[in-house]
Amino acid sequence: MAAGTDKKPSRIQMRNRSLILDAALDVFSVHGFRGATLDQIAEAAGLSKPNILYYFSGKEEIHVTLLSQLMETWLDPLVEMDADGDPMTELLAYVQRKLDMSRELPRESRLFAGEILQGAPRMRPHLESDLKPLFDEKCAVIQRWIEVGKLAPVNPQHLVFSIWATTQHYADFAAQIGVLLETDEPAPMADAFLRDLFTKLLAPTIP
Amino acid sequence: MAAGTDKKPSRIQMRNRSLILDAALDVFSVHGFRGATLDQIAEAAGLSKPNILYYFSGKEEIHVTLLSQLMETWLDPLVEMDADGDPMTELLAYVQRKLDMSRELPRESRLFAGEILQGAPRMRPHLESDLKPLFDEKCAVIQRWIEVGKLAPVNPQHLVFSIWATTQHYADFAAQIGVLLETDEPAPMADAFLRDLFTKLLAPTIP
DNA sequence: TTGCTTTTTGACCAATTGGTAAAGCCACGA
DNA sequence: TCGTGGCTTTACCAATTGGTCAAAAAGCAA
Repeated sequence: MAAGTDKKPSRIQMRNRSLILDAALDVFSVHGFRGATLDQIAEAAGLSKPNILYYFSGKEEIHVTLLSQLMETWLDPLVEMDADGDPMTELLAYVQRKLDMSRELPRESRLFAGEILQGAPRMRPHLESDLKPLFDEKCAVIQRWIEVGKLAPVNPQHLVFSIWATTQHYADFAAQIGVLLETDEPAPMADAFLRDLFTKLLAPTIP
Repeated sequence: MAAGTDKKPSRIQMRNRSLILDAALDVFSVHGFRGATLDQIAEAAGLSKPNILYYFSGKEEIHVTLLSQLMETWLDPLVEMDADGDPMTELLAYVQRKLDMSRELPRESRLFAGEILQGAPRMRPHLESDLKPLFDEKCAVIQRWIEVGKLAPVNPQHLVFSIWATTQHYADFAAQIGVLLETDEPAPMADAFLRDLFTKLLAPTIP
């Protein structure tokens, strides 16, 4: 039986599929889709190339699977932002979660960045169907928070962009940061800086 | 005579080399080094592949040439930040220059981002010899501005990171932004937002 | 053990890749 | 007119690439 059919996957299938996906994440996140080779993935996974193709129909399916799985993880911190919570607390917690994710899942961050950098050829549908509605909803929430006077008036869309940019920067540009910072613990520094940055931006002036 | 020797380049050499570099920028900025092919570059340049290799010794030399040229352009806005100017004015002007560059040279921004994303395999020497000293010098300038009370106390290094992240984001993640913003003129919005962001961060509280 | 399915592999393939060699083209000065 | 030197192309190559196939090996239930 081919591994692609929709039977319940065996234990060995589970193990090998996740071995392959983990190896592919290593390779794709560094070289991008075109730059990655099945041989690299096979070697990183400790499996033969035909064996890889026994579990996935081709290079593209591996990449797409990876991106699909990533999308959930990636949106989760924003999903958790609670419209009924305290605005400033919620937004700062969101920043912190994104920052934590940059540190815990740098490969995923780079995979995502690389895909967007290339024009999102394989991810655009996901962006439109999953990210866009969530983005619009949360921007509306932020807008309401502003109108109620709980936040300083800022453009919600560009606020979210700036949160993404500043937090993901620590994963995506790690190579550059590694050259510029001799001290190898930018973690608490970055935390404090970004908290300060967004606190000052968002603190309402008239209480 | 081979085109690589150090004679003064002819008019046709100038033209073809810049044709090639422009085409290569198109291709490398989208696909990265490994994902780009000489055939793509050749077609984009309107030249034959062997003709490309008449002007450059190989794929790698094209890429390296591109990165070297980019480095100057890339550092320029930071070089212009004047230690003797008004701190807030200088920093906001730096942000604006970086933002302008994101809009005028998005391919270069993506080429740079892609190279860093891959661990800066070909650019690390440039980062260490060119960027690092400049970065340290300008961070020291900012630190002095803070100590004189002209700026609020923030970590200069992470301040610079946040400026890079927020400005380059508009070029590097343009595909994502294009999906999320139906209005296709984020330009003035982004300008105003970032000016607000960094003004609030940096305004000294005790005048 | 037997018999069946699932998993793995070695051999192979056509297409693409970066790169080369040599011959041809094209001014342009003598 | 003929060279001569820079420029361009045609033909080609070895290595790598994504992918196939049939057969072997490994599980595993009876």
